[in-house]
Amino acid sequence: MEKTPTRKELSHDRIVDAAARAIRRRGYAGVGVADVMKDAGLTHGGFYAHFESRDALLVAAIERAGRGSASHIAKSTAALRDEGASPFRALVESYLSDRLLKSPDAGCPVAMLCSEMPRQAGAVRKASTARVDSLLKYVGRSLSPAVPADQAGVIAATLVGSLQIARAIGSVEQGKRLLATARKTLLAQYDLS
Amino acid sequence: MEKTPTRKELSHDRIVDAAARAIRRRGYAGVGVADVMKDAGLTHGGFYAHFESRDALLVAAIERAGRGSASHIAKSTAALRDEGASPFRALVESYLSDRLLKSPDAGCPVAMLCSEMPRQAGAVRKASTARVDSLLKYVGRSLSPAVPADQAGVIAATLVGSLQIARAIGSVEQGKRLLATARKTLLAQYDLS
DNA sequence: CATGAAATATGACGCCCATCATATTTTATG
DNA sequence: CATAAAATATGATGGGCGTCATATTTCATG
Repeated sequence: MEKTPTRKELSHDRIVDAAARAIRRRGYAGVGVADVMKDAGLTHGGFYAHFESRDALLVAAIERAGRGSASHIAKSTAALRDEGASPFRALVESYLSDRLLKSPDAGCPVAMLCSEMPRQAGAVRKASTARVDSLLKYVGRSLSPAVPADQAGVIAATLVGSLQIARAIGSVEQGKRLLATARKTLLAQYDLS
Repeated sequence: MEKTPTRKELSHDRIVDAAARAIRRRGYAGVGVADVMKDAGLTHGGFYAHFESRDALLVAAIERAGRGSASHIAKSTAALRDEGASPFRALVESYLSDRLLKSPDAGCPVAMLCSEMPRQAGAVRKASTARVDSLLKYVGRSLSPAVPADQAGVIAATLVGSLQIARAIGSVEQGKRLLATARKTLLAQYDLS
C-alpha cells in the first residue's frame, strides 16, 4: 500500500533536493535557507515548518546527495557491467567519468565536501563522515578478492583526489588527461579480473 | 644590504601569516577580516591600509600557505634524505605524516582547499590553481626517472585524497591506518630506487 | 621636546542571513 | 458552497561581516 505523499511531503522533498544540489555545487556554507527555498519554488518563511534548523537541512542534504550519487553510480556501473566490465572497472570508469568534470551536482558529495568535513560540527559532521564510510565500503565491495581489503581506503582516496584535482587544475584539457591516467593507473594496479 | 622592515611591513606580514593559518584551518569562507586582524594583534579598521579587499588578502594567504607548506616539506624531506631515503620516499613520508592528521594549519593547503577551489572566482581561483600546479610539479620532480612523468597527477591525487579522507573519517585510529597503508602502497608502486 | 606624517583604532553604514511571529492562501471536510 | 485546519507567504528582528570615514596613537625628524 503506497501512501500518496501529502503536499507538505512533496514540498519537503523539493527542499531537500534543492539543498542537495546546492551543497554539492557550493559547499556547506553555500547552502542558504532563502536560496534553497526559492529553488524549491517556495519562500523563505515557511522553512521552519519543515526543518528545525539550517543544520538539520544540511544533514538531510548530505544524505540525499549521498543516495543520489550512489544511485547514479549504480546505474552507470550496471550499464558497464552489462558490457562485460568487472565491478572494479565499472566503478572506476563511472566515478572518474569525464562528464563529472563540469557537473559537480551529479558527482560524489564526498569529493565535493571532503576537505571541509573536519571543520563541521555535531550532526553535520556525523552525517558527513557517514558518507565517507559508505564510500569506503562501496569501494571495498567492488574490489577483486585478490586485492587486500585494507586497500579500499587508498583507492577511494585516489578516486576522490583525482576528481578534485582534475576540477581544481587550470584547464579542462589537463583535467581530462589527469582523469584518463588515473583510470588507467587504477585499473592496471587493481583490476585483477 | 638587508633593508630592515618598517612597522607597516611587519604588520602586513603578521596579517598574512594569520590569514594563512586561518585559510588552512577554516577554508576560504573562514577567513574573516576582523578575526585575522585580531590574530595579528590589530583591529579591523586598519585593514584597508594593507589590502585593497578581502580577496586580495585571500590571494596573499594562499601564496603564503603554499610557501609555508613547501618549506615545511623541504625541511622534513631533507632530514629523511640524510637518513638515506629516496626523494620519493621522503616526500611520501613527509606529506602523509601522522602528525598532520591533527594539525591542519601545518599541512598542504591544496589538501585543505582543493574541493573548494572550483567554486572560487577571479584572482583567488588563479592563486589556488597555481598552488595545485606547483604541487604537481613538486611531485613530478621527486619521482624516480623510471616512473612515467604523467603519473605525477595521480600520485598527487592519492596524497591529497589520503590526507583528506584520513582527516574526514570517523576515528583518528582509522585515519592513521589509512595513512599507513597509503604510504606503503605508494612506495611499493612508485619507489623504484 | 615639538611637530608633522605614518600607522592604527574607533565607530558607523549597508548588506546578507538565520530565525521567528503573524497574515494569507490553499486544501480537505461537512 | 462554507469552514476549519494545514501549508505557505510576508515581513520583521538581531547578529555578523566587509567596507570606509574619521579620530587617535605612534614614530621619525628637526
